Amino acid sequence: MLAIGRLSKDSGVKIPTIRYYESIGLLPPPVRSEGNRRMYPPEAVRRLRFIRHARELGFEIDAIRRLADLAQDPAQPCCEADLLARRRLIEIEEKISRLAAQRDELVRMIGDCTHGRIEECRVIDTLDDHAKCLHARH
Amino acid sequence: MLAIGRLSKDSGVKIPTIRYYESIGLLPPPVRSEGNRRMYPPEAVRRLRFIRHARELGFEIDAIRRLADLAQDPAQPCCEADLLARRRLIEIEEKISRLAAQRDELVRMIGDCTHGRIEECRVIDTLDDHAKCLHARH
DNA sequence: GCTACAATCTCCAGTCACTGGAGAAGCAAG
DNA sequence: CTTGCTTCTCCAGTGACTGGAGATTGTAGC
Repeated sequence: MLAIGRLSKDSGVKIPTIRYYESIGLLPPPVRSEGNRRMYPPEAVRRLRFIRHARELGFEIDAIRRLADLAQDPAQPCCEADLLARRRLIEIEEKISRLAAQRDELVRMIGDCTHGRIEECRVIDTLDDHAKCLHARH
Repeated sequence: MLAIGRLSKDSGVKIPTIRYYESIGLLPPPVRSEGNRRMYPPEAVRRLRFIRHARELGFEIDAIRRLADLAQDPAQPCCEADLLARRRLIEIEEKISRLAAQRDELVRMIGDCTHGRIEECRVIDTLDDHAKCLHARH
């Protein structure tokens, strides 16, 4: 049985975050010691690492809840996990293309900047008039 | 003088958002009509469009506050605006590379997936064991 | 046993940039 | 004068934490 500090170190998840995950039902409430401290079984480390890894890939808590449930049940078909992953992938690709459009626009603004006064500043000027900007998705 | 609904339509910023911008001091409080309605001068449209455009490029409110102040004062040097834009550009590039790493990882997970049972699911399996994943920044 | 000090507890407020609902009041047209 | 639209203020919720206050509990050394 591990105390929360130990679990935190072993899993790489901060203590308040572990308590938060418990409060939203993502991590099952552990047993308590006599003095009311949370005492975790060793499997908790794995569960938390799973969660952390999924968070690092940008999955939302709800998706992770599903993914973690599926991981518990090895006989289930894997199509739902697959779907969740594909959905996340699409999200990522949309985000990247939005960011790429922003980047292109900023590069153009900065590149054009004459480093003089505001009145001739391309950065301010472009912000001021959307028409002066590539109508890219941003 | 424009009522808030008109300003909202002309600027493309929602009514509650306009009120929010006023509450945080990003948009100066307009005069009020006898019946306590906000009445905006025509310049408000431009200011709000400026803000909206900057938000679309992902600038934070604090940065926009500075940018909008600079735009008011055309005699100022443009280096600060330039710096703010460069900073945002760096942020974007970091975000893109983080997302690209996530994307690569997900593509690998999904591609490997045999579409069978969870026990052999590469998606779940990879989440379960970080060591099985490219140690890319994600 | 006593004293530090570390670890943990609960509760609550704050982050960021909105968003939307409730309930009241004002305003224009028919 | 009524109907319906717009606007008003206030407040709570979003997602996923994060951190502080103040109280307890546990542990190590003396």
